[in-house]
Amino acid sequence: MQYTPADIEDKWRKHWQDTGVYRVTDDPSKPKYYVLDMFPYPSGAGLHVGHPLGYIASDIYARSKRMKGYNVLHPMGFDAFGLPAEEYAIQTGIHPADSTRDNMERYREQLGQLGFMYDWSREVSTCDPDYYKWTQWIFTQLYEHAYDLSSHSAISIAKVREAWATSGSVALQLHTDDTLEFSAQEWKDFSPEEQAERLSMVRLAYRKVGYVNWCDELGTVLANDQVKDGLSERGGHPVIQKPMTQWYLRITAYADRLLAGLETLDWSDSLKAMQRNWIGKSVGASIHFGLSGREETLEIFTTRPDTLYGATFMVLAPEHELVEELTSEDQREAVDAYIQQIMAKSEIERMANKEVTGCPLGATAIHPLSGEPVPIYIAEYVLKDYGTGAIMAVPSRDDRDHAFAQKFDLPIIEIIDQSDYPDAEREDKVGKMIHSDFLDGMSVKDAIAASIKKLEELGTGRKQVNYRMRDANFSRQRYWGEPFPVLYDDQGDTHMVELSDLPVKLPRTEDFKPASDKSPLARLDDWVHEVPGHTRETDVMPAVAGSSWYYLRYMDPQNDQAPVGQDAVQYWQDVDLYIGGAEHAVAHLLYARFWHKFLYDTGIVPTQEPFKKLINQGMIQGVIEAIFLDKRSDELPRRFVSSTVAEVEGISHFARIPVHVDFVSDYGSEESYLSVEGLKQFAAWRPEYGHFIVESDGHSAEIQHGKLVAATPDFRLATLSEVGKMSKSLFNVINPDDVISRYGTDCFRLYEMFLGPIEQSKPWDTKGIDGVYKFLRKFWTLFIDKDGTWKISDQTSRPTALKLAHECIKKVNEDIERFSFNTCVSAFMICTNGLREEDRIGIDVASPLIRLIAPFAPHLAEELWQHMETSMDSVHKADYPQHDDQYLKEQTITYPLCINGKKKALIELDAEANHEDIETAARSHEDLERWLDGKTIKKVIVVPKRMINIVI
RNA sequence: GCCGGAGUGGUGGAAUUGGUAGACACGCUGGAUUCAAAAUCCAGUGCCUUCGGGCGUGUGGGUUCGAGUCCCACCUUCGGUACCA
Repeated sequence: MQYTPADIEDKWRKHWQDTGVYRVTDDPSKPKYYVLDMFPYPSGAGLHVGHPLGYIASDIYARSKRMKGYNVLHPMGFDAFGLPAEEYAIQTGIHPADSTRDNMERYREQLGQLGFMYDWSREVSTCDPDYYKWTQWIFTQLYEHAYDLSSHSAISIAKVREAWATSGSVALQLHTDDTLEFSAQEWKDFSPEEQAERLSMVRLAYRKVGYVNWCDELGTVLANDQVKDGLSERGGHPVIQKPMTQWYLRITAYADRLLAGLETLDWSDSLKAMQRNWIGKSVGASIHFGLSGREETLEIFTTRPDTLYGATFMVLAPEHELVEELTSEDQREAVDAYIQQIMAKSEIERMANKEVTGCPLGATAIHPLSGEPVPIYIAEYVLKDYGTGAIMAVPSRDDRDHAFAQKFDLPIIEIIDQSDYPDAEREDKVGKMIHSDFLDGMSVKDAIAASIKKLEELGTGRKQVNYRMRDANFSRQRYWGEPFPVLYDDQGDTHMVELSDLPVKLPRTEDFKPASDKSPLARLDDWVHEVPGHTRETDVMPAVAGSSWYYLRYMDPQNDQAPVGQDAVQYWQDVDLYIGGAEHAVAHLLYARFWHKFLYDTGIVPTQEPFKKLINQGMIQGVIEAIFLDKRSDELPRRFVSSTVAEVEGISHFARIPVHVDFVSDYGSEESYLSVEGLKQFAAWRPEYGHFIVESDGHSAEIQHGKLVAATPDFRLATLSEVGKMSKSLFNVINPDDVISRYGTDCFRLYEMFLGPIEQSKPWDTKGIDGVYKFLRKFWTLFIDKDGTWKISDQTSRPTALKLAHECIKKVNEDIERFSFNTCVSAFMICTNGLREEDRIGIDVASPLIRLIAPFAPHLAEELWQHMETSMDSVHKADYPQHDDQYLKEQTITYPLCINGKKKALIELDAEANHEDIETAARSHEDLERWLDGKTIKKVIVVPKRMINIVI
C-alpha cells in the first residue's frame, strides 16, 4: 500500500476530535507546561503560509512535552478587533462583526487542517463581549490606580485620596509628569473638579491631548500605515497632525520594572536590547533656562549637563506649548509656515530627514550659569514627546546640533579637550573641560556631577531620570474595537462603568463610516445618551488592549466572575514558551508585560512576568509584484509602465501600484510579467482605471473597460518583484490549502520546518517540497510494503540499525530543545535512508521511531502506531523515546591531518587513541615529507577526537 | 535617522563550545527500468586547474597553530520606529 495522506489524515483528525485526545484539564498530578502562539488577526485573505511556521514549531514542541509527561496547555484564539475589518466594511458595506465571524470560521477550518493539538473549547476571541467585558474591567482598574514609587507598586485611588486628605501631596511619592504640591487643608478646599484634576495627574489611565493623523478630505483619522509621504494612501489627500483629547495609559510608571524584569527572562539578547532601547532610560539633568522679559522658564532635559557652557542656542519642538507665545512679530509668518510644513510629516519622516531644517523664533533664553542670551529655534529634529520637547543645543558635542549650527551660522564653543583620546568621537564622554568656568580641568564624569550640584544650589536645575518611552495612546476614533467603559456627566466629570454593568457592548450599526473627527460611535445618539444625565465615551480601544492579557484567559476561558480564576492561574502560572513574530518585539510584548505587572500588583496573577521563554519566528515573506503608474497626467487613458521604462523616464514621475500575485506569470522570478490574460484580470480587479495603456520594453497594449483594444504580438508587461511582507494589503498572500490538498498536512508541516531555522525569514517557495514528500513515502515503506503488509519482524534489529535509530533519537531530542526543527527533519531523512539498507527492522527500532516522529507528522505516526501491539490507543499518549548510549559506540575516529590549518589528509585511528598515539600517527604519515617541503615541524597540535594540526 | 536581525554552491540550508565548510534536500548531468513517458532506482555535482595543486562562507582589515564562527570598519537586505497586527 502506497503512502496516501488523503486516506489517513482526515480520519485521524476526526478520531482525535471525537475521542477528545487534546482536551486539557487543570491536573495537579502532572507538571504543567504552557505553550503559547501569538494569536492571529483573522484577515480576509485567510491564513497564509507564514502563520503556520510558528504554529507548527510550537505544536511540535507542545506535543513532545506532552509525550514527556507534562500537562500541556496549547490554546488558540483570535485577535479579532482591528482596522482592516473596518476598512473592508467601509469599502464593501459588510459589517465588521460579520466579516470577522466568517474569517474566524475560515481560520478555524484552516488551522484544523494543520493537525494542531489545540483544545478548541478554550478558544478566546477579543471581540467576544464575554472577553472584552474583562478588558474593559482591567481598564477601569487602571483608572482606579496610581503608581506608588516608594513601594514600587500600584496603589488604589481610594488610598491616594485618603492619604492626601490626611497629609497632603507629600504623603505619597506617586509617579506623575506634573508637580503636585498641596497641603491636606488645600486638598480639602479644592473643588471636586480641582481634586479630579490632581487625581488625573497620577491615574494609570488618564486623558490628555495627543496628535493624530488627520485627513480633512476623507474626514477621518488615519493609521500611520495608511499615510505615505504625508498623503493618505487611499486617494492621496493631505494629512496633518491634529491635536485631540485622548485616553493614555501610564506605562512610564512601570518603566523601571519593565527594564529590571528583562533580566529574569529567557529571551534573546537582541530582543531584550530592543526593549531596553525602547524604554530608553537615561540619567541627566532637568535645567530651567530663563526667558528674556518673561516670568516663566524654559525647561529642558539633557544627559550632558557638563556641556552647559557649550550651549549656544535652544531648540524647541514645533509643537512646544511656548512656541506661540515666544514667536516675535517679525518671525511669526516664517514660524507659522515652518510649523505647517512640519505638521504634515510623520515622526519617522522627521527623524529620517537628513536635511537640516529649522526656524528662529526671534526670542532669547538666558543661560542659567553665564547669564548670556541664547537664541531660540524650532526644528523638526526635536520631538515634542521626548523629554520636555526642548533642548539646549551644544554644537561642539552633538552631531545634529553641530549640523544645525553650521546651517544657521551659530557659534560653536569647544568645551572639552579630547587631545588625550585621539580616537574619541564628538559625542564620547571623555576629555577635560575647558572654557567652562568652574568646570575647567575636570573630567567629563566629574563635570556632570559638579554642574548638577551647582544647578541645584542655584535652584535652576536638578538631577533627573528620563525615559524615551512615552505613555501609551489608548484612544482610537474608530468603530471596530472595545468601547470604553466610561461615562461623562453634565459637568464633564469622568465615571467608570461598574462591573455589574459590564460589558459595555459595542452597539450594532450599519453606519460605521467615519463621523467627522469623532469615532463612528458618536453618531449613535441613543447609545451615547443611554444612561440618563451622562454621555458615553465614543472612542474605542486599540487592538493592543485585547492582546495584552489574552494568554491569561486561556487558563480559564469561561469564568464570568473574574478575568481568570485563582485556581486556574495558580496552576498554570505563566507562559513557559511563547512563539511569535519579531515584529511584535516592542509594542505587544511591552504592553502585555505592563498589564501583567499591574495585574500582579492588584493580586490577580501570582507572577511578575507573563512570558518566561520567547522564540521569535521569522517571517515567511511574499513577493510583492508591482507595475508603475504615470503620475504626470491623471487624464484617461492612464499609463502604466514596467519598472525599466519608469527608471528611464525618472522613477519620481511614477507611483508604484501593487498587482495581485494571482495575475502574475512567473511569480517571484526576475522575469515575472503580466500576460494579456493577467492584464484583463488586473483591469477587472481595479475597475477605477477603466481605460489605460501599458508599456514595457518593446511591448504595449491598450485596455478599455476590461477589454483588450490593442496589443503587440506576444504582449507582456514586466512586473517588478520584491521580497517583502506577506499581507492582504500587498495582495501577495499564499494560503496553505492548495499545498495541503496536494501533499497532505504531515508533509506541509515537515516542509515548513525543513525550510530553515524558524527565527529566519525567507520568501515562500515550494521548490523542495517533493524531497520531503519522498522522505515520507520512504519512511512509510520501512514499515508497510506495496501490498499493505506490516513488515516489522519480531526479531531484534542488527546493531547497525539500532545505531541509526539511536543516533536519530539523540539528535531529534537535542534539536527539539534548541528549537532547530529543520535539522530534526534532516535527521529523520538520514536515519530513513540508512534503514533502507537494512534487510530487517525489528520492533526495537520501529516503535521508538514512530513515537519520535509523532510530534512532527502526527497523522502518519498514528496510522503506523495502530499496527503495534500496545496498550496505548494513541501514539500521542505514548512516551517520547530516549536514546541509549550503548548503541552509539564508535570503534574508530577519522582525524583530519592539517598542515598550518589546511587539511591535507584523513587518518583513521582507534577511538581510544591517546594524545601521543595520535601525534605519532601524524608524524609517521607517508606523505609528510612532501608536505613539509624541506621545512621543519615547529609544533604539533592535537585535539583528541577532533583534529591534528602540524605547524611548520 | 535610530534600534535589532540576516548575508555560506545554481537554490533552501548544515556546521550546537574557535577545530574536516557545503550534512540533508531541491535542481542539474549521466545511467538503469520502459514501446514511450511519468514514477522509481543508481552514480556524479562548490569554483578554477598545467591534475602537482590553488581558491572559496557579502566587502576590506585584524586576533589565532587554526576563523563561516571572535574583534574593527563598511556594503546589501529585512523587521520595528509608538494608530497594520
